[in-house]
Amino acid sequence: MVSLHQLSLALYSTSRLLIQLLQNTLKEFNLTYPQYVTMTVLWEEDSILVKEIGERLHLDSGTLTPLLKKLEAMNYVKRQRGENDERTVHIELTYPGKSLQSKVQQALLPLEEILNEIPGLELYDLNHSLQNLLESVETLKNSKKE
Amino acid sequence: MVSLHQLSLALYSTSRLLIQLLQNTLKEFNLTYPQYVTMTVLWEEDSILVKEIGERLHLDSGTLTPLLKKLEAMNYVKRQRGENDERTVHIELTYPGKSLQSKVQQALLPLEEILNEIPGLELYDLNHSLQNLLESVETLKNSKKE
DNA sequence: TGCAGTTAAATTGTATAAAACTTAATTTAT
DNA sequence: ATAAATTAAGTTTTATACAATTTAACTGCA
Repeated sequence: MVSLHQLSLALYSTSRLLIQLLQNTLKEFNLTYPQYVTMTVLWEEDSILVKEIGERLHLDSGTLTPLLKKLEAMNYVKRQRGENDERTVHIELTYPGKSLQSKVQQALLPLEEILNEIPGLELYDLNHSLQNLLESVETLKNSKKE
Repeated sequence: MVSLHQLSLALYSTSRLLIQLLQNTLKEFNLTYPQYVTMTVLWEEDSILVKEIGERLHLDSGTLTPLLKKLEAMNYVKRQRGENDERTVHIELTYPGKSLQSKVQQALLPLEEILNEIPGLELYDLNHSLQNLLESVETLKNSKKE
């Protein structure tokens, strides 16, 4: 029997510790974890709206706005208000922002390998379970809104 | 194949969303999630040190000190400096702090049930994998310290 | 058409949490 | 007995999360 409390604490702790581990590496580039994941979204698809980044990461604009301004200050992204729709802000990678990708990936490689060698850990299943739970929680949250 | 990036994002997102869901309920009691887990530790074992709470939750004193002061201000806990060892602070539940337990558990029950009914989600396995990953990450972190 | 109400997107302000650093007390080794 | 190392908690600074606000765009209806 697994309680909500046990599960949430396991998620919370594991998430935080893994992120701390990643941040050890990321700090070479002056990136926090949320900043890094934001960059990964842009590396996958450049020039998207704040809202779209938020959807993919489940972060709201109140978190993203200051984060993106920070990335802009570091000259990794450019923020540009939409021409047709003045409410929106398009985020584009700068050249330094683009070339950061391979450097960061390179730096994370050792960790990547260690992770894959954890005995008895079925990463694929774990990832799958997390996605399943994530979707369920999302659905729950949305249903409560109405 | 699961990348470090995928896994960490799944953990980060799921953790955050589940906690948001919990906080919907917890806010009735004016508790944030970290405050709530701290209380759960005390409900399991009353009168322990800040350091011990930190070990169980993987939180450091920088997070716990202000949090515990908040709980003290709400009259849920009492903080008392150790007599033998002046460096330590013992945390004890107050009567309101103790009686909060059943109320909070009651309020979380509906969520608890919903969670257990998510189809295809093997909570037991998920929890087990998370514990395994958590331990590995912990070991890794400690090995890097030296 | 045009305007009132509604929805959408981002921002700002405030509170909370986390990381890095500091201070103080205790322990250990010599 | 004392200096060095360790341990515990607290402080400071930065980042993130959340709520409330602002501005823009859309919708429907007179």
